Amino acid sequence: MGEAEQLSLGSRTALFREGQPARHVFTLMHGTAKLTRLLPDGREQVLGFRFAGDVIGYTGGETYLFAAELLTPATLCRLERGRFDALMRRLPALERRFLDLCVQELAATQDQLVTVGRRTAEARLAAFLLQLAASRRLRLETGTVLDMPMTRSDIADFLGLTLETVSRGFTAFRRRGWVREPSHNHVELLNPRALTELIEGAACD
Amino acid sequence: MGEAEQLSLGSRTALFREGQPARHVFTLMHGTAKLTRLLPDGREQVLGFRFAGDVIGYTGGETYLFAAELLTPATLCRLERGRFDALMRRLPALERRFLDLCVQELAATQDQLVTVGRRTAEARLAAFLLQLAASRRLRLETGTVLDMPMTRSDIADFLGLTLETVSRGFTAFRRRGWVREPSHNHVELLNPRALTELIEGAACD
DNA sequence: CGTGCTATTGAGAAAAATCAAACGTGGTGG
DNA sequence: CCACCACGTTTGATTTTTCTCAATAGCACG
Repeated sequence: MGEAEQLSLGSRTALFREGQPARHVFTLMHGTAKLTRLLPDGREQVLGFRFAGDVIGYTGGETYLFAAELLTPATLCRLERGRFDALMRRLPALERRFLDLCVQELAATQDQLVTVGRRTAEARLAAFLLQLAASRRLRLETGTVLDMPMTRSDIADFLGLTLETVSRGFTAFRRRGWVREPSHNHVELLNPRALTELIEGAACD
Repeated sequence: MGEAEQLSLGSRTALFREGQPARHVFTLMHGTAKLTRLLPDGREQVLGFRFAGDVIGYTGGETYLFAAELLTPATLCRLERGRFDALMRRLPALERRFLDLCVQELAATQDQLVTVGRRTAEARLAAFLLQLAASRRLRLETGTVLDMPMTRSDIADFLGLTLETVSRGFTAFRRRGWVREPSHNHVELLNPRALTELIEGAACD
């Protein structure tokens, strides 16, 4: 794909906003982004986070259905929508791949719906941390300490909570020795098992 | 598509369960179904409702990622997975159509995430009722009275609430004259505008 | 005409939000 | 280089929302 430009952008840059004409499809080469829906009163719902290797901004229609914002400095490939569509028409395998990708994203969003709709604050946070760990494993990154570039507020907007509740959750996990924060923007899961049990077994034991 | 069988099934029949091998793809010809994820403790999250014309049970992988259950007696077309895949391979247009469909479902699930994650109980209920009305409009059905075959408990499991909270919501809407329930399993939206405002403008006015 | 299910209503408890204050930390400019 | 400032975070007290538990009422079906 020699047709794509390469970009390097700073932290907190907006890739695009909800409702804008969908002019580009991006691939995140390095860095982290969040996808969000804005509410009329200014609050936002984070739909998900995206990491190195993820494709961002594919839409069936003419406009983006959500906003994308970088959480870290990042490098991306940017492909014009027209070229993307042409590529798609030319290569049925690509279309196939995007269908699979879309099914996967749908499943992930359904997971998130379960988490937000039916779990307690601490269980939501546990699910988020385990998700982070799993997505990192998928990217074959080594080491036990996770990058966590999102703020408490980002996490809260992802989990349908307030930032205070998220903060209290981290404090609780730290006190129980389930989690360690060796430095700003880094977490280590010391007891993933306990986090899993918090999610599955509703009660204590 | 002469390859599909036609089925007539009774209310509350399970089409398939979460985790089962995905042997069929269904098209709902008449009736209503709910798609659900089961939680370890027996509670469930409703992922969505499906109506006449909707395709149910397409999965990328080998197993269903959620369960599907009829809420009413229904007639369906059932196509074997192998035949479905063959059809897909033969007809690129079909693949294209399923990609669009998947993108749409993704957007709908993201909407639902916003509703469950960031709205009050009454706003969630309002969003649900307006969604019902919109989906009915898409199906070009006439009349102002909506079929609502789902129980309070189904609605609660969709909105991340309890059935009592849903019931109180209906009572409140009825008292305000926003909604009427002419008979069991039917609703009429007397003031859709008020419902919209409840969702958008957080406050009273 | 019961009987079982769904829905409503109420009272009290629990979870999370809100409001408020203080803390730490990294970055900036003097 | 240090002090200060802005921002994210933590923590606490209180309020609000929603859940839970419980009892009653309404309906459809047999």
